[in-house]
Amino acid sequence: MTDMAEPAADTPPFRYTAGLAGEIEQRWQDRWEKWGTFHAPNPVGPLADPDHPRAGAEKLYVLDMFPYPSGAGLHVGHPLGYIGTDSYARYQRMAGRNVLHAMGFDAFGLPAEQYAVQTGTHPRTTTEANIERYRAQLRRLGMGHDDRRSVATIDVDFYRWTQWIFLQIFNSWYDDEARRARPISELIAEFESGIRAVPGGGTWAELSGPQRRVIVDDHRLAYVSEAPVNWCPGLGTVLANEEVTADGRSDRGNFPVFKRNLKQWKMRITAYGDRLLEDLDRLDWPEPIKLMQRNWIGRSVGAHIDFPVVPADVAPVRVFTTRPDTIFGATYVVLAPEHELVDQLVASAWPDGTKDAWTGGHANPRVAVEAYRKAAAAKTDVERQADTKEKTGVFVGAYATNPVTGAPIPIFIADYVLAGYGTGAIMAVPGQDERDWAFAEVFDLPIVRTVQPSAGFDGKAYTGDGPAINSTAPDGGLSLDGLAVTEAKARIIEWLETNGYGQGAVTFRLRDWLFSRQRYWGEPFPIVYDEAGTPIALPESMLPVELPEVEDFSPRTFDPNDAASNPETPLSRKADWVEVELDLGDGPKRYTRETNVMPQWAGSCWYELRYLDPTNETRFVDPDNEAYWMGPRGGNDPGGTDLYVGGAEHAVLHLLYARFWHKVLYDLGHVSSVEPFRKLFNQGMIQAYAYTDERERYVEAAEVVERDGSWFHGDNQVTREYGKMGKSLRNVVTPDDMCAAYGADTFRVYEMSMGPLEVSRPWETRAVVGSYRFLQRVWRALVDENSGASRVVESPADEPTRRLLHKTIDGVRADMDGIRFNTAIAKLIELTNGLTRLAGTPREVAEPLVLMLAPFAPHIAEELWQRLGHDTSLTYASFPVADPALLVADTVTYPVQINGKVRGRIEVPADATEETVRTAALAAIADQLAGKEPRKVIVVPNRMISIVT
RNA sequence: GCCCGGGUGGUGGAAAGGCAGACACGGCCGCCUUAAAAGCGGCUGCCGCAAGGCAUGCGGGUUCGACCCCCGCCCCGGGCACCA
Repeated sequence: MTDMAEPAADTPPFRYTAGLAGEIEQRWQDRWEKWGTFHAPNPVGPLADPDHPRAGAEKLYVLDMFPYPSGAGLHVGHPLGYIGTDSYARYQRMAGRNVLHAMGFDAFGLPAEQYAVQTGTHPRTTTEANIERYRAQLRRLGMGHDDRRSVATIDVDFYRWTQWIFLQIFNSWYDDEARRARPISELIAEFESGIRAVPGGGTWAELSGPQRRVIVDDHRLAYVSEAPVNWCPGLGTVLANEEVTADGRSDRGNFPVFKRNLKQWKMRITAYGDRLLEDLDRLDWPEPIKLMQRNWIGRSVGAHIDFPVVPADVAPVRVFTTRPDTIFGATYVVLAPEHELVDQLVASAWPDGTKDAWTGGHANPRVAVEAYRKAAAAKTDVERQADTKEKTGVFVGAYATNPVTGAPIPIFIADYVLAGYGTGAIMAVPGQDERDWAFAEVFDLPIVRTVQPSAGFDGKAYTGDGPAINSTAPDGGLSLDGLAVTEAKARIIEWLETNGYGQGAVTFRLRDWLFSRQRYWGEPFPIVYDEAGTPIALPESMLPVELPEVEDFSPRTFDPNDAASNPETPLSRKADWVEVELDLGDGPKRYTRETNVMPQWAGSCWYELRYLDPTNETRFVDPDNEAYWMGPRGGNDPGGTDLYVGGAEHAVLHLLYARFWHKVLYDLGHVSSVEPFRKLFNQGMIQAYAYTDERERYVEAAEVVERDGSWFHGDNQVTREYGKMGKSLRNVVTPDDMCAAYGADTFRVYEMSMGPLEVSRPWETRAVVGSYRFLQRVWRALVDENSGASRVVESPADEPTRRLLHKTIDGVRADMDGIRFNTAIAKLIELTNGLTRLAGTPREVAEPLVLMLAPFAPHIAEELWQRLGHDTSLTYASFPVADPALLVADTVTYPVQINGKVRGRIEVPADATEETVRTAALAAIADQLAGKEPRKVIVVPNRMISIVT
């Protein structure tokens, strides 16, 4: 980087250079810190401050998605959103709001742990060092954060409340009638009093303690269950789905991953499916993100239908379908290979009528089912998905009865039916379902159309609407024929309910949330097990459960192909921690601690609440502080942060988990807001070019030059690719580089002026100089570069300059409110460019310009503000307001179009009548009409004149 | 395959249905300088000497007027993917 702005010896002594910028920036960052400039007053508690200039003002909570402090530090892409929120927050402070803007760290997580395993350095050491580095980098950028509110999820004072919230969730259940979570004690009270029927019948008093415990645990919102998870023996841990690659191996280490049933903690997020879906309508979020959440939740309306099976001692097969109207066309039933009824249903010999294709070539159904299950289990998820077109399955040798036709229909198992969705069983209707059609063709099963297809569906399933056909029961008691799909659905559900064959039902694609990890660097669970293995919640008084020190941070690893191995968590080896004697109210007893830790998402589920009251030792957040900063504003407003800015990569997981926790806290009365994030904004990504040489090695991107449309590294031509910034791609540019070369203000202005905040764009270092020149022009407009004297004059501005100023103020305000920072900066540049030809800059322009610049370039603005004679920070100075009288011009210039092309223009007084404008326009283009009479003349007031010939 | 979001100069991007290309980078010319850099000023969509013509992915349509609205394609980016 040889073109960095090194001031030459003959640079004017008072020019705004990177060196001067650095001095100014350091000075103001120190002052802001000393003065506590960005401290936002709370209504109550230690952060209350009645004397603050914004105490009692209208509040605004501006939030960033907090970062994971990685060892690599920040590159220029990371702060884009942070600069955006900081600019917005600074603007809103000047516009009179009490703005809360803070930054924390999502600091538990795998990279620090893996580094610890490799080097023996404690994850806390690494993580804290990284946090310090991030803090220094953010400070260097001039972030106006309230540093008293900075939290990290690894702080014991933070995670004790993460554990506390876990206990709230563990100790509650979802009341489907009330549609909200309630304390588990209320459930027990209802069972005791008989208000609520005890599952399985009988009375509560008749049940033993362990029996009661099973029923209660079945209701908890946090529960332990045996569930299929991604088990990676090579790493010794279970993995989240997103940590598994497309070919079924671990993202880190490339080890095989197996689906295993393991005892894990889960959270009953599915109970909130409906509310998570409905409340999206109350949020000011980008539609694509809402859509992704809707798809993820995947609500399907249909029916549960019970198909009696021929071995009458076996329970009926319950299926879920969205098309109960097509039941007359259900010619077979399919269960997921893992379905629990399969073992009971499977026959010992092939019954009469078994077609060859159904047996898979096996001698009897037991062998066939066994073989098919084995084959299905050996397939990775990806393999299962890869051959979605080739349908496989096997007949179990048993039949079900179609409840409406009374006909026996064969029961199959097939991997196109998923165990985890609906009931894990379907009624197959090949006439109206493409997958069932494909399966029916392979297995030679009957196809009955029950909806009249429109043209073009010969040889294909028809999934559209139309009148029902072939849908009359043999006894004539039920007929759907002629009904449209919607009516047919209603009619059949009524029939099913009347006759005891099923009922209307809603199913979600959303699954309960796997909440435990076999890792060290996470929040310990506040849970112990008694000698019976029952999980017991620790009382609040025993929080926090501190993460113990261990010698070995790594989970036990195994032969990568040893699918039968079992996880051994790092904490489980800490015997003197695991084994514990506690008095939980019934005398001292021995217990065993939970040795899993929480997933990295836990802390990010509620951190925005802790910013509100970071030092509170008695509550996770004081209700008055929460209500002030996040409470609903009436109407349909769900409350939450006023603005949440972050990347779209968190569209589903983080945002859904956080909404879920928040709703539980709301139900239990701990917060007044229904949603955590009222308005969401996805900033774009800063991407970069990377270059590879002929051997496909990356070369230093900064050294590549373009010649005649090709790129060269030295004399070698290289290939350009476009994507992320990364160390291995040798294309990283850091904010530190930019601050050294131009100063933080230039960097901030550049990032905000590159384009709309929500759009991804390529980084281009050589373009940064444009923002630098802009700030230099602003500086030069107010300060003489040679003498350092002020160039501000007290005489009034000339009329055009004054009008330009007020037009700028008006436009900039609108742009700031609309988060259109790029066009706001363009307007400020135009105003500045309009000042350069003046002999001196009038104060009436200089002051508003400096104030409008302050959100983007706060340091230079503070410095100039001080030079303008002010002795306090401009943080709480009023943002300029345009004079409406100066926004209307005296005259208007109209373009005159003939047949859609501009052929002339006229200038008329702003208050001219339409008739005057018309006459003037016709006069102006009379020669071009060549005497022809225009057919039509359209005058658009203040816009243009359109003439049609 | 399905569902979103996009395609505007050499580049990033501006344009309540109303003068397409604001602002910036780059490029060209000039000033300053012994010189270079920095800085400053001018020009810069394409074709054309010019008059003028052509231009917002492609093809239609609505409109006095379309980057913007409608229909059909093409391409790029993202999400989901046997969810019954």
